[in-house]
Amino acid sequence: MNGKLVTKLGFEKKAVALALAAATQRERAGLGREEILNELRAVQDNPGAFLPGGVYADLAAELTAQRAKADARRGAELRPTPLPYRVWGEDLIEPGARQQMDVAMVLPISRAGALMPDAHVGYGLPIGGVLAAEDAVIPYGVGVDIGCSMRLSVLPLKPDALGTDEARRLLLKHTRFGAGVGFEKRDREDHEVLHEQTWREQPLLRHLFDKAAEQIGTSGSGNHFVEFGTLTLAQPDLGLEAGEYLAILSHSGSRGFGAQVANHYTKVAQALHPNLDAAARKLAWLPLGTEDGEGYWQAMNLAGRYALANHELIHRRLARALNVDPLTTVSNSHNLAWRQRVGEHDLIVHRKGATPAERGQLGLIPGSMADPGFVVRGLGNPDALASASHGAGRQMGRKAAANTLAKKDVQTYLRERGVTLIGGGIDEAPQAYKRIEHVLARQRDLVDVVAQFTPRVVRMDTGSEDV
DNA sequence: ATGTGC
Repeated sequence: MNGKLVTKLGFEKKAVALALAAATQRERAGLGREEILNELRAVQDNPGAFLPGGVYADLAAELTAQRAKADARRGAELRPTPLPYRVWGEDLIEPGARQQMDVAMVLPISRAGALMPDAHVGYGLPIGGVLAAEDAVIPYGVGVDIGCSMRLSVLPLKPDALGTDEARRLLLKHTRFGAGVGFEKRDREDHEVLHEQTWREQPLLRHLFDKAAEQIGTSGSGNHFVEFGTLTLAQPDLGLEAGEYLAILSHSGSRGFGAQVANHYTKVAQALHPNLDAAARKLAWLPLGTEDGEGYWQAMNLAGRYALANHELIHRRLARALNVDPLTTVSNSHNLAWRQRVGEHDLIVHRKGATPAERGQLGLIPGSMADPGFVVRGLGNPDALASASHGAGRQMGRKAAANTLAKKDVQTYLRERGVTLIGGGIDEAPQAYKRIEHVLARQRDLVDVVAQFTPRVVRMDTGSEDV
């Protein structure tokens, strides 16, 4: 046996030496050249069968590794040009967000996408980005705050039934804000999501359970809020008569638990695609049907349910303190991936800061700490992959807001609208956001407005610089 | 967004 014959069979690099070593052993065992070449061909055809042991085990391992690498390279090949996608409210969207969406649309797994009118630059996929992929899920297509969501409770009370001071007292007593913040042990509440079997099905989830149990019912930081306000229904809907109601609106996510799931699986995804072009590196994906892909899918959905449970506990505490049961509730996740029919295909639709808006589906689109939010009903527009904006969207980054906006102007803005703010930072100033009326006007073919929520007493985390 | 590390 010689190297030439082995190379001719198609072995490369380290596999040549390993094939020769194995062939030498077989010659010593008395096999002829043709028999050995046939054995080598068999290893080539199905290296997996030779992995468990024997003369060809090392060769089989090397071939398997070489093929995995080649697959990763092939899978990482980007399209020469982005797939086409529709943009809503192009005049409201900075070029950087378009560029990020263009990168998403050259991924080999991408099939369709859309950009919502509140879009702005994010990490990986832009905020306001919707991306449909085939048989794969992108951790940063969902984002760090997996399951970030909205919830509205409409209470059987007139708006003036709750005074400002009492509203402040209730928010201070029953909500918790801040990075790393949990509920004190004696105030911790239980929720069925904490009893799911899922927590025991992955070491990562087992590890994160205690943190999740400690933080359930809390709100975190950044743009998260809990507020009392007035829900105005111009006509009967949501099973309610037209009129004004006291209501609770919250924006919250999956806290430290979801963040750690996101960070863990992003690292896994990037390790799976070592040759992915630098521009697309943050959009590294996990193939579904693999242990990693299914692991993320399971953890992501648990984080989604956990985030909704956070809202439920927040609303339950406040409604109990007021001694009422909500007349109705509306909620939706806006950072998550769903299995969804897109044309002829079953795809994975990522919404990173986008409201699901299937025909008839209710959703919540907040404005800002001092601007109205809206209950909307989806129109199921297929070009938007049945989505809408998740809010007004930033028109200014956090640093830019802190550098250019004056506290005094934010205070004036709040006073003019009769909004009382607890916490809140200059980086969350209403002026740092696009005008919600403009954003809604750009998506009339995505959602109908059902009702308006006007904030009155708002609690947020204390920002970099308080208002 | 998180709460600590390229």
